Amino acid sequence: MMTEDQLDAAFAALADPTRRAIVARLAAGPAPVGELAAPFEISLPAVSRHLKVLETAGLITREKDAQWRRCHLRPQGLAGAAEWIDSTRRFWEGRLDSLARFLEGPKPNGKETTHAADADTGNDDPEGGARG
Amino acid sequence: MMTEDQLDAAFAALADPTRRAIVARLAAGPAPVGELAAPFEISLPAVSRHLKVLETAGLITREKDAQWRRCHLRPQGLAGAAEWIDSTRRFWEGRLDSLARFLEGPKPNGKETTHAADADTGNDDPEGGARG
DNA sequence: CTCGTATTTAACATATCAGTTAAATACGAG
DNA sequence: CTCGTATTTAACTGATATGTTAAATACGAG
Repeated sequence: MMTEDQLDAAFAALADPTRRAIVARLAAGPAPVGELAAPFEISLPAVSRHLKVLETAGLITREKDAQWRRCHLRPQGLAGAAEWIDSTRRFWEGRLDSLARFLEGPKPNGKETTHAADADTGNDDPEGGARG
Repeated sequence: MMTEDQLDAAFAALADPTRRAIVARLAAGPAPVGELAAPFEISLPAVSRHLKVLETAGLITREKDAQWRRCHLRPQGLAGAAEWIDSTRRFWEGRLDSLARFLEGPKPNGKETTHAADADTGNDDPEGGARG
């Protein structure tokens, strides 16, 4: 099980598009820092720091090979983040009583504020329950 | 499909433990702001801001009900983040197939192998990189 | 209108983040 | 040792995030 701090670090690491690109690239196989940095316009020290963040977050490992540092994806790190999301989604889907109520009496109102223009799971929670 | 910006926002939102706790709680059913804030020691305005971050990230919606704002989980938001991670993991696992192929029929290349005897997925990247 | 409750906005302090350039370190080659 | 390549650390800067308190807004009730 992942600690809260590890989740903080993993999600924060994935919140940056450069780091996600690095992770995605590493999913195709290990690579040294210079190769990872090539696609980006930022400086090498900046990439180096991103890698440190990813390593600290447990998303990659670095192996020393002469003057190169070969970076590897660490799938367990991704798994930890994925597991948090999935368990939350499972919890949500487990709310069957809400679904049942929805099927029995579809909501008669329609006042959402921002998003929700595209609800495909039809879970607008018509009655709202589960208090306390 | 989620845009890069949406992924940035979703992961950044999930990087905060207070926000994750709110999301987890909302997975059990909708709740007004005051109720969501109760478990935390931070001020109400701070919670309000967390909710705004979650809403902007597409992870929750807010429905107006008299002077209350009932918050709902928006599972599609979580799904977007989960999908990015899962597709990356799938990509990684797909890579293992090519490793298997490589091990079955190695090419007569005279290249030295660093430490191929290495554990787990011993990745020498037989197919070359996806450069450019 | 005025009051009380629920929630947001404003204004501000502080901490962390991502990027930069310059210098330092690590290592193989000569 | 000295040089060239690969990468990190140091020092600094501007942008962003989080929290606080005080004031503003929204709404139902009298």
